[in-house]
Amino acid sequence: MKNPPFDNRLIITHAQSTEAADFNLEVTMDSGQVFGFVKQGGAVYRGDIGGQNISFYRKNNRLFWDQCISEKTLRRYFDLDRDLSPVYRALKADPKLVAAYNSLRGLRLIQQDPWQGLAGFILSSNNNVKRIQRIWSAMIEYYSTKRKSGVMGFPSAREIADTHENTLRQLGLGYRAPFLWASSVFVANNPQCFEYIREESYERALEKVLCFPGIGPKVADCVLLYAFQKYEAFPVDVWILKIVRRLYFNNRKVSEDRVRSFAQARWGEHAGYIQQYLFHGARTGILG
DNA sequence: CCCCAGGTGTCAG
DNA sequence: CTGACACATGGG
Repeated sequence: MKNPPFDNRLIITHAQSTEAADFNLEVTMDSGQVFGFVKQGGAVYRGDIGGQNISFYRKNNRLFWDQCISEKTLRRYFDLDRDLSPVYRALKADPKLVAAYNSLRGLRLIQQDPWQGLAGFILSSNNNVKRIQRIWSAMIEYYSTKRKSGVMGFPSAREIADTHENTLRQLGLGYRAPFLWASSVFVANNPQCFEYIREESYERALEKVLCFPGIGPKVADCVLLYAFQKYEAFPVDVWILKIVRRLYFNNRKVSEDRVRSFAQARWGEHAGYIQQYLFHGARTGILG
């Protein structure tokens, strides 16, 4: 069992803090959105935001972190300035979802780095969160030691493109190695492609993301939701398929496409947020 | 040996 | 459009 690539320093020095009342950090970090954070002792998390190593925790309705990152960056990363009352209204209006509101209130969608989101969810296909996190850590460890700066952080598209596909296999990616490697080459050679995706509509952005190797409809929706803030996106994985079938289709057999259209018609621009509550609710058994 | 995990690519009807 | 199967790897 390998150690996490970050040290086990528990004390945050020169901590900054910001108001974070309607925010459940624990649930947000544990809801399968990001794979690069290590939970240290207590409720302190350590990882990488905006290319900076950072530790943070939440206490007394405030979010505390060490000195490397601006308040603005952090509030943006955790989507802290979003008014969640429309989402809450939708949850409370549906008897089948009230339990998710009661247990998960404060769960927010993280606005993660485009490349890291793309890479993370290529890794996620037919995989489990534990192993995704292990692969993520192994990649940080391997590529960081190759850096002259020695900074610990997830490799850029360029750094991966400059290595061989077999490097990724040795880090445990399995059959996803050629997918991630080819994607890294494309991103490294087309650094502007993320701007296009960000500025386009959900539908057009979806077409673009689907062109990446190893990215199908489900992963594409994850990328659009978590890395590009396309809140109509509604990723349908095995958990979502199961819970939506049970709650809204009387357990009838339904395709992923139908589930997605159903959700987008029902929740519109909040479908992505509702999906996160559904996903975590289904995984933890809160929704029955 | 089996099945499953935040699925995708491919090929057959 | 839907259905089957292979694909790496680790855990139960």
